[in-house]
Amino acid sequence: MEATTIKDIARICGVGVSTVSRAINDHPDISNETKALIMKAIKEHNYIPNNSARNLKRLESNTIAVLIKGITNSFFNSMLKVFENEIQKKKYSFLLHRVEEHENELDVALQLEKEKRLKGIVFLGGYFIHSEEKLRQMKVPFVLCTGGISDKVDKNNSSYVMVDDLQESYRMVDYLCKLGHKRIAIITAPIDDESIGKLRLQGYKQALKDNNITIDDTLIRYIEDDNLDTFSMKYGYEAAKELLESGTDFTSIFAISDSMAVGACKAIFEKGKSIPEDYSVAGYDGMDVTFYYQPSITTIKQPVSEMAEETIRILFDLIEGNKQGEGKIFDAELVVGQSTRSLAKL
Amino acid sequence: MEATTIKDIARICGVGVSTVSRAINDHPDISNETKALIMKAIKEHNYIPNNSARNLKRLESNTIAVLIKGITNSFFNSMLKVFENEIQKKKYSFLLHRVEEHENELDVALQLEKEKRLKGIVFLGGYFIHSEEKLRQMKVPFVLCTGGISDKVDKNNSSYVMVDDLQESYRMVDYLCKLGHKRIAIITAPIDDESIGKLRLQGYKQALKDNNITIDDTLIRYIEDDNLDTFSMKYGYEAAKELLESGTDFTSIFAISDSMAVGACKAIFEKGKSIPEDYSVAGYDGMDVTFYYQPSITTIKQPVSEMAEETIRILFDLIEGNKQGEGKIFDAELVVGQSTRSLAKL
DNA sequence: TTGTACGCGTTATCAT
DNA sequence: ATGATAACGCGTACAA
Repeated sequence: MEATTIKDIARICGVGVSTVSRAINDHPDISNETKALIMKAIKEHNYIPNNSARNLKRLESNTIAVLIKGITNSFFNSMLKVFENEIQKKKYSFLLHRVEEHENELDVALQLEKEKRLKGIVFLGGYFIHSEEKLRQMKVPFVLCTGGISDKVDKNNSSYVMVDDLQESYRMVDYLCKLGHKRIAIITAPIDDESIGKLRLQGYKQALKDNNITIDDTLIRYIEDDNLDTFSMKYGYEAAKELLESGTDFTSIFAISDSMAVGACKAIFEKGKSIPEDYSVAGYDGMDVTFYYQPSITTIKQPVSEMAEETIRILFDLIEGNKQGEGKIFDAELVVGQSTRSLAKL
Repeated sequence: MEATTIKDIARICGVGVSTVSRAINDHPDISNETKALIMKAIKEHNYIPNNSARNLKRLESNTIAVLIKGITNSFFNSMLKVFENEIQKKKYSFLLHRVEEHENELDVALQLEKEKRLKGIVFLGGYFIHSEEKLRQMKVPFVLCTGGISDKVDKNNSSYVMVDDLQESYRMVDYLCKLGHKRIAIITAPIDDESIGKLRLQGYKQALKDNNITIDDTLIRYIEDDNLDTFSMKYGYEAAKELLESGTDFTSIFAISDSMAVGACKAIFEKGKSIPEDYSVAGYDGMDVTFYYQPSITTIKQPVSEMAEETIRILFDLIEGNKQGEGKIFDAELVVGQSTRSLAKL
């Protein structure tokens, strides 16, 4: 049995297709009776309009797409809620689309823009490294939200909302230095990472330099294993284990994500050591788990909701033509937990 | 400037549209020269085929959609990876679509089926409660994966992969009983939950009964607060805090999700109590955090990868017409962590 | 090997 | 208020 179309409904009701269309789309110029008749037939025959045809015909749709790169982490989840609410408030509809790791988010966006007649796009996560020329193809407003942006991107011409990963990483490492730590290990992304991993590592190095501490490569730990998710607990666990067993000396670990920090803590506990007595541990992101872990973990907390709200605000400014493009860098907050201590106190 | 279409490319290259179409879709009957010429023009003019038009015209597409209900949790993430790989192996493409909490997943599926000419659907999470009649509208094969299924659903006619939440919950509570616990609290979903929350609560009650322990309502804890995600750490934390401050006596807590268990642990630690010395804590799901938490948390570990693989296997059996429909219930594994202890040992 | 013409299901325009 | 009809952009049967 073929799928029922608008024509079938029209034939069944003895009306024209345009009348059916009017009924479906709540157009004003249609009598209540015929509308009721049509809606009844639609229910009875389980008619579902074909979205592809609608999108093709419609000149525009009030849809905002959020493209999310990589695996959804709980970090993004809170943002998504804000997006959903804000977009709904504006009477727009919300389309979430996941971009695979190997896909080019810009190509996906370009394609979706045509397919769904998007009004705006939010790029969530990922590392933005596209050329000006390709960026210009985007005909609808878009905002980059969290995640690194390559220097190649003209920041004057695109809108973005983010924290300064280098600076915030610096803030944390500097804090550890000020606590008296001199041998600070970092658990970071594999060496070929060009994204936030690189920035956070740079912040680490800069902070050490500014505190007159020589950078020791044996304290910079990463794992080359494609099977391991870089920002996962397991990654942090394995890296910390290697670190502990390497024999190199250190008093604290800075993991560039909270999950990694959790894994690192476990590795320390398994060696029969204590936190923060034997080792201080710090994370990055400000996820829930840092609060609920025992001990709670010192971290860099990104103002997630505010960033999401600002992203939508900027996007709608762009859509409504009020502004030219705007970048906003949020300050993160260093939340001190029980996982770090001052060496001076001993 | 208007978006470039296939006609533009045809005109530019001085060929017919069908030739361009052939170039795009890798059809065999086209000379390499013209194809190269066309592809060059496509690059130069940034032509992107309109997917809506393609979907409309195409009679079929080799696409499998995974509909995921509610907020993505890390539980689903591991499954998604398996889905992605397996689907790719079969040379199908993979479409992830998130279903809002208030949406009807079946309606979404029906719509998507038309729009994208799907070959198969996986429903991930949520609670399946649809009538036979509505289910019959689904013209493509589908498999229900994890999450409760209402008794209303004819299990002989649909395919599903899941664990028996009631039985697994029973397993955990029975284990606690066998450890000598008699005052076992449960942190569960709000009372109106009709899904897994209900099943796990039933398992709890049944296990107590079978161990000749009277059910005490003061030990059944949930929080009525729409702002709190039911399965979150914060929910577990708040519930455990209320429990601890209620003055009711108990020796262990069973939280119906691992995240809740983590929150409960924190509440206990904040009262200056120890785990498992003062209280035993158990979770459910088998998420990473149970291993990395300190102490590691006893939990019910669902065989996530196996379930995902089986889901895809069944789906393709259905697609290829080999089978009629198949249900599979997986056994979960009780993973003993450091968070529970035998009372006898004291 | 290539081009022409039609139709996919819908909405918008223009009649009536 | 309603109906006929022309697009929307693409794929494909058919003709050349």
